Amino acid sequence: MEFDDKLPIYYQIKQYFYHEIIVGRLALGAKLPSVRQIAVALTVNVNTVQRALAEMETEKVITSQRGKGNFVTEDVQRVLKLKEQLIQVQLKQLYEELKALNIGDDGMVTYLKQYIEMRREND
Amino acid sequence: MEFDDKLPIYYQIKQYFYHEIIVGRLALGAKLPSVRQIAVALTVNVNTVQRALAEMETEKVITSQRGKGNFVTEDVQRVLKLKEQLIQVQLKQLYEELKALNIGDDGMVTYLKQYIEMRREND
DNA sequence: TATACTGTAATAGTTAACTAATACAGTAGT
DNA sequence: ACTACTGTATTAGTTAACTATTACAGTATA
Repeated sequence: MEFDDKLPIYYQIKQYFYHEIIVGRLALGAKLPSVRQIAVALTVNVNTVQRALAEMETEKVITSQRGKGNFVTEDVQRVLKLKEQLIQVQLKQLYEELKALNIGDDGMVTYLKQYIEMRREND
Repeated sequence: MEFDDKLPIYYQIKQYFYHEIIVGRLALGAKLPSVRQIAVALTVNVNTVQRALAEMETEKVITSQRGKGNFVTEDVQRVLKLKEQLIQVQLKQLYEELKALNIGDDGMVTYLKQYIEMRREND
């Protein structure tokens, strides 16, 4: 896994698992790999993984059970809400950034369409 | 100015001035406030400002002149290119994030339009 | 009950970003 | 020349994120 050195690793790990959960590669109630397995797989320290999972539990997306493992919540609403949150954050960021560059509402849509088209070609 | 504690301050300062330049509030060839003035205005240390400006000079968006000040480049192309870069970065981020959430090309555009509409209402 | 998994906690050390303070160097107006 | 601006450099100290290591605590299974 590649990390952006401008953002905390624990934060990026959290985001990564959130994606996995939302997309369904980690189903509701599914068991996550052990903290030690994750640490090895991502070549980071156990403590860093722990910090990411701790935040995920605070946000009630996973539940930790000592001796057993970490499990994705069974609450579908929680996951759906999480998905909407992530999307909103991204849209907000794009919107404010482009607005700060004096790009109007129509311009944003046009830019996005152009970008999508450009990606389609380069595949 | 408000800083995102997840990103380095010097980086956010750089981004801030890039916006000011692109939008034209800092014209081509214009003189920036002195590093000490900026530091006071943003309530950060002079060294942090210095680091931001140093990167801006490396990227040839400004030129520093000892004893005189920092000046925006006269090169229009440089600024236009910078603007495109910033836009691309944002579009890429949105695209990859939404793609990671299993949202297709059409979905992205729809989401953005919805978001823009939502912002229009809350103003 | 021993063994091997789990999560969790604590300690110590490293690094990057940032602050604070001081000093130095170039420019300009008096 | 003096003064007051500029940018630049250096040193020292703080903090957050991260690593490394060790230990502890709960669970499951042979």
